[in-house]
Amino acid sequence: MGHHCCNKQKVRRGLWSPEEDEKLIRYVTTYGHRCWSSVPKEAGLQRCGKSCRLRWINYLRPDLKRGSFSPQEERIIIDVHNLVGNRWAQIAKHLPGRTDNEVKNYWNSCIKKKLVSQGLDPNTDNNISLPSANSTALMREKQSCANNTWIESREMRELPQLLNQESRASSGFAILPPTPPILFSTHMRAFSLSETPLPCLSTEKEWSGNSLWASNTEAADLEGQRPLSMFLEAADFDGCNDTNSNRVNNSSNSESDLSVVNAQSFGYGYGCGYGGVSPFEQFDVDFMGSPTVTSGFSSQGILRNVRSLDQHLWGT
DNA sequence: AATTGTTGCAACCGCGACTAG
DNA sequence: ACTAGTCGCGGTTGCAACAAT
Repeated sequence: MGHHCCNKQKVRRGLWSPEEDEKLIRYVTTYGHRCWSSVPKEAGLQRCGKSCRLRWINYLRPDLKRGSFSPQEERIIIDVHNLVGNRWAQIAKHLPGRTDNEVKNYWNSCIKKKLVSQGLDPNTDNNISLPSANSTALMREKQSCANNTWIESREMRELPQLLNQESRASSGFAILPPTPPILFSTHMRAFSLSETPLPCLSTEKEWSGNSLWASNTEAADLEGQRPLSMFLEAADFDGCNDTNSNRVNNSSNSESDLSVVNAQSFGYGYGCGYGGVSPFEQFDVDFMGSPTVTSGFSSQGILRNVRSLDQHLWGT
């Protein structure tokens, strides 16, 4: 049937030439794209608006991250896919600079095969031979939430609980039981390979005006851009080995009893390491009043800090 | 070196949702 | 309430590059 926007005129199809790219970039960066259907005409392109939009979103946008996916990104894709299924746009929202198309292609070409070769069901990330009643319950839950707002409204609030409903032991990732203390922003969840649980998440306290937490929320609370704020006792970093051979134990950062680690990134983080990969390596970790340290922390160190924090704040 | 098979990814297609008139 | 235009999404296709024979 062809696109509504282009079946009247003759349009070019197939791969974009560098000249076409240049025209589109020049036009969009100058005038924006209020209406894609008018872009090709005004930009002097013999393409349909839809094709222009796709080319811009998937390839020409300046904020795109090129190159291969990191292990962290891969893990995020697997985990979010496990929750929402083939909703690539939703998954891509958790991966700044990645497009839904890219995520979809990566899933189909790499992750799917990898999971199958590991004996995992790519649809659930669970062991194929061990379907659980809870998985079925979760699937029903997912299906009943067909609209796109679900991930924002339900997943963010109830992600930990949903995760806990689904046994992931067979995939080697144990989901942690929810515990009272809070730590991370809504876009985060915490679980570990086989280690002691980290707290599950909620942001109520963090964003409720509690001065302790509010004092460290300078970054804009943008959708998907919430800062990760943690209060950790600096002393706990001493001697903390980082799995990526970086160490975050700078005693010069230990000026106060309670240092602030303000990790501002895209707001999706992992409470504990995946397969030995440091959990926060994707964040720029900035010790307040100190030079920025880009690094990660060991799972053990984070756990100790979290426990310490919990003790400090909640007496648990 | 030539042919065939495989892979990764850019682009297309069709549908549903949304919106303005 | 209805319609047409547009947008956004997920599934699919086509093809270039690479690997295997």
